[in-house]
Amino acid sequence: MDDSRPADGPRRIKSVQTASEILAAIQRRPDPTFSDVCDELDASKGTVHTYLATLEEEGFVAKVDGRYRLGLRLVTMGETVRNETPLYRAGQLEVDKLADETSEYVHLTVVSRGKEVTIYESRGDNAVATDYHLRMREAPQYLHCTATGKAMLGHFDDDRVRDIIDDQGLVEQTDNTISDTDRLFDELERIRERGYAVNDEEELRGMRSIGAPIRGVDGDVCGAVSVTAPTSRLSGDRFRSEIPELVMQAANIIEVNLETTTFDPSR
Amino acid sequence: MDDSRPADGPRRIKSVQTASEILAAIQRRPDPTFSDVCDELDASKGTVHTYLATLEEEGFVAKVDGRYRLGLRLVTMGETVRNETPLYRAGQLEVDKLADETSEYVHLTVVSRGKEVTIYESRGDNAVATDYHLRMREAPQYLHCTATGKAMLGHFDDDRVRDIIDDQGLVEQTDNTISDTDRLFDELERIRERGYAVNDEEELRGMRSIGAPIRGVDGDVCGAVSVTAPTSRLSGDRFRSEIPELVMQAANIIEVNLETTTFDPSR
DNA sequence: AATCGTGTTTGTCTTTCTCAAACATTACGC
DNA sequence: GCGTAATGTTTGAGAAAGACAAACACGATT
Repeated sequence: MDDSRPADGPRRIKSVQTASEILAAIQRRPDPTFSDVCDELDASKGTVHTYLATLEEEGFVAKVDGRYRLGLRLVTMGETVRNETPLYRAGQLEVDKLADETSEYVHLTVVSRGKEVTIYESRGDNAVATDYHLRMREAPQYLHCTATGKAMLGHFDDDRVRDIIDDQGLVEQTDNTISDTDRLFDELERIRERGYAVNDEEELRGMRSIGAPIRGVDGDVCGAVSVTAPTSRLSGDRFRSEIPELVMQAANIIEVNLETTTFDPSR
Repeated sequence: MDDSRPADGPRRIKSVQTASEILAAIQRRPDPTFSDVCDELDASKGTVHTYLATLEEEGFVAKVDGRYRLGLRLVTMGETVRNETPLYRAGQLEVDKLADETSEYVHLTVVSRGKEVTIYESRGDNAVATDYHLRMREAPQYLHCTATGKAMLGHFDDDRVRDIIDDQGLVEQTDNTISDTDRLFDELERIRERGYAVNDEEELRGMRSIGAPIRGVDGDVCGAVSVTAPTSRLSGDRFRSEIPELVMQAANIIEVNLETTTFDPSR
């Protein structure tokens, strides 16, 4: 009856959770004013004020003429994360090369907490949907409707896939999105067989992608690479063999780089 | 006598400061274990543990086989910061173009809290010192010894420059670094006159750069762009006119983009 | 088998958050 | 130009949460 007790679980720092919510609120809103931020949180004005002052002092938030933004410290820290991801160092050049060869968008992604994050992107000369891709990188994306995501899911154990589906659901981003668990498992089977994944307007209408998984030194999938293009430019042979071939080659080369590159623990 | 009182100033959330310190500690150390993190903080093990668990849950920290890293949420948030910096959207293509034309490293930077942060970097085909530039982007850099930094300082008022010098000092990164206030002011005068700044091995031995300021719609400097190359490739006419010309052109075009592009507040 | 190192959990005291309300400051209407 | 509203900032004091230390678990190492 009395549910207002300590409610024991593992302990957390509530203030850190609150700060995290505030950052999320600022990220969500375009250019929030102080009261905009207050509206999104349920905490008193005074409290929010103290948090914002602290976050600003620490560089996580910046105030530009009366409005709040995320601070540049997030840029430098994000850079550190990328640089310390072996996949980034192993794959960057290859991704650039692939973008050059195809003239389209190329993405290098990793999985984190049931979604995927783009660790590096290269824009070929003809790449389209710049704005979409810009925004897309601001948040982790679903795995079930992208070529990279499906390529990676295809090489996880079924249990892990099931957990992800349970957590994230199979949100229909377009009419083509696979939103049925059984159909998704069939699709993953096919992906394993042929070695690459196809996203046929499942994420965004009018856009197709081809993605291939990248296995790390331990043999587990540690990321994926993909080429994305408008359907009109990604059809026929190019869709069925040329681009898949190039993507798988790139994935393969990145795997080799991963195995042969030493990532110095030196300062 | 009793100095251990509240010591009033503006209020801050201590837990957020602590969390920030923990993130800084993880960023500093290569791949810290739990006790590595404890060593860098003065807080009890139990406390640090609760913080790390919270930060991990929020995605700011990730635990990879027993060692801590900064989490991928920092990547997505950093991406948001870049995308919401008008200079990035206005300058990205131009920076790529300049890297193509020169085949060297090109940087687009902004000032924040007395230092500069690289908001975008493009690597030309011959660009050298990749590792240095990778690491450099992980932390804000001094303004007094880079071409971009000096280009921007040249267009701040003297008071602002003096404040920055007081805060940051004129650290000697190489033998060529300008570490004397008067000499720096003379240099800034020259920079204003000719419209671009030169970094002649002042940041890193063997490397020169040419940087030009970028003025925003309000007329104030909002960033800078630079080309960086080994001294052997950046001398003679190329150093004295060709590259400066290209850099100033790029800066100019970015300024025009800034004025003409509308940054939609739409979702 | 015992000790040491590393990481996790818990009881308790203390600090610090948080709220609400009062206080500034700027914008707005008339 | 004055009053009113809206927005942001500071403060006092109760309530909640953080911090420490010590105990606990688990492996590795001798």
